[in-house]
Amino acid sequence: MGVIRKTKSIELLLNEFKTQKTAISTIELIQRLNSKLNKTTIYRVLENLVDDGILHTFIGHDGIKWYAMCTNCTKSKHEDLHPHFECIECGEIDCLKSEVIIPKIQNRKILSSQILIKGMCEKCIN
Amino acid sequence: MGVIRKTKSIELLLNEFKTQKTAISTIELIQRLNSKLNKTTIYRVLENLVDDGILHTFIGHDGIKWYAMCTNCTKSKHEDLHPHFECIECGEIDCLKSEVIIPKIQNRKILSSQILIKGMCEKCIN
DNA sequence: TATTTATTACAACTAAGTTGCGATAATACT
DNA sequence: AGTATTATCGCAACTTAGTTGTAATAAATA
Repeated sequence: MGVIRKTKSIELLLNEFKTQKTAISTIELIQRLNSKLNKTTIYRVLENLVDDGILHTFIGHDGIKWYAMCTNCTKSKHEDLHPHFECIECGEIDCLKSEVIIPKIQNRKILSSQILIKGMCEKCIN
Repeated sequence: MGVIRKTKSIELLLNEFKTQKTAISTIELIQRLNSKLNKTTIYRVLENLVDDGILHTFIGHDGIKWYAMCTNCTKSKHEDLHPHFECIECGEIDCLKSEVIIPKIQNRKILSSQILIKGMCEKCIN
């Protein structure tokens, strides 16, 4: 449905993404904001922000949902089809600028792709 | 821990993957075998078969676990790092032979990747 | 300020997956 | 073959992520 009214919940949630550039999981957000927001609210606001092209969502390696800021999305089109990078050491996930080329496949129509790369991030590699 | 004894449960589960070449989700397997096997057994046997390099597992777009036969894996090394293709029409997921090249990223060490391509499969495109 | 209705909190629920443990059955041993 | 060992299984109870219904609250509008 998207965001219609400016509320404290939206402000609080967006603030988390402004102070942290990497992706944040729903459970992390619920833990951080548990004294201020109900988890149902968090789930619903996140969904609204995705509908508005402000956040994008993807599934981490363990099957839980993550959210991150969009850079070039609009309400009608999500452009954030970039790969995500998950550090096996610190667990942080961030968005990669670099595009991954999906080769065409005979007799199939490719519509989108989810790419999760696992490895060691800059901080943890040393 | 891997498989040590040959049991009816293992036979029943492997039989599902012999008669169907595409991936199967845990919930699908639980539904199919619910009169013959307990869900705990299914979860545990699947895990053992992954440890033995017989099956490989990955997360579908909705965050649930899928399993498919390995082609070139051993107990010590899983080689099945190929992309998976999920049809948005029929929901079927299969393994793709074609490799997707992940470009090197500065200051990061890439260890593995999960690639889920969504689109229309051969059957559903027509 | 009053009215409208989007948004929120709460409780109760669902669905996927896990854990502990006694019972069962595959394999090894004599 | 009969028995002992222990991997495996089934059951119940639990955990965890996420959803639904609804009454109360609070933005936006008139």
